Amino acid sequence: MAVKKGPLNCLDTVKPVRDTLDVINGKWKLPIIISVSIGNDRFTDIQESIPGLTPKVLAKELKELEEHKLIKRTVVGDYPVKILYTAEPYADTLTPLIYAMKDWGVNHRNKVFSAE
Amino acid sequence: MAVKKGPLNCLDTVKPVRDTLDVINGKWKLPIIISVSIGNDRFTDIQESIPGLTPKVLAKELKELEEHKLIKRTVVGDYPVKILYTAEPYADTLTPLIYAMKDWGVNHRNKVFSAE
DNA sequence: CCGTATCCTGCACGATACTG
DNA sequence: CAGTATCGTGCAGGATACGG
Repeated sequence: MAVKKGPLNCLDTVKPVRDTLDVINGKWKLPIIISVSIGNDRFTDIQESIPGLTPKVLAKELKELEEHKLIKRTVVGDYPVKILYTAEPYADTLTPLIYAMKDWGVNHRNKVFSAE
Repeated sequence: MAVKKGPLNCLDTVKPVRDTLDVINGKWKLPIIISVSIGNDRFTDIQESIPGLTPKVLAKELKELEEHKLIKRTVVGDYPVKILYTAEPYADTLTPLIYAMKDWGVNHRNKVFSAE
């Protein structure tokens, strides 16, 4: 009766992690959030700040980030109109995550580099 | 001359984040690491601990995690042989990342829940 | 128990061109 | 400048079944 049977339960951790992945999954969302958070507020600036990012993909990702209330799209001025993208306060809650990722990436690159 | 031109540079952060994403990207890798780290060391236990995970996908992900030195596959015993999956020490370096993700996921679920 | 073998589907991502 | 329009591809992921 004291013997464990079946798999250990890891859902307490796995489920919230999957919730997070559902929001920030993919190659581009975090980079875009980083770029906008740092101050790039124009479509073209965001695109050019991230190598390999095409307008079609950027447009799609921005829409999804808007839906998740992470990024805000604002139209300013009359003629000509300007479109501004800014980070919502909610995006700031991702900062610990982003820095954890950055740190791990830096360390990982060092490890891979020194290993070969 | 003091006026900034072009996009602000965010590559110092974006590049390491992308390096990290290259390793842990996808729906299953982090959940699998969590499950193994918690003590699930048998193929079937890992599979059953993560709802929706099929054997084919698990086998593929385990191979990739092995290549990245995050998880170790060990054959023990003679007859019958046992296969054990264990977390490498290197997988522990992902702990801050995993907890950042877990925390954000918990908070996000609360936010979404209270919003509707 | 630990996988492999097929088969299948969608979509994430990419290249390129074009428009108000 | 801020996108949309097309077209194309690969692969992550899924369903199901089977094998040592």
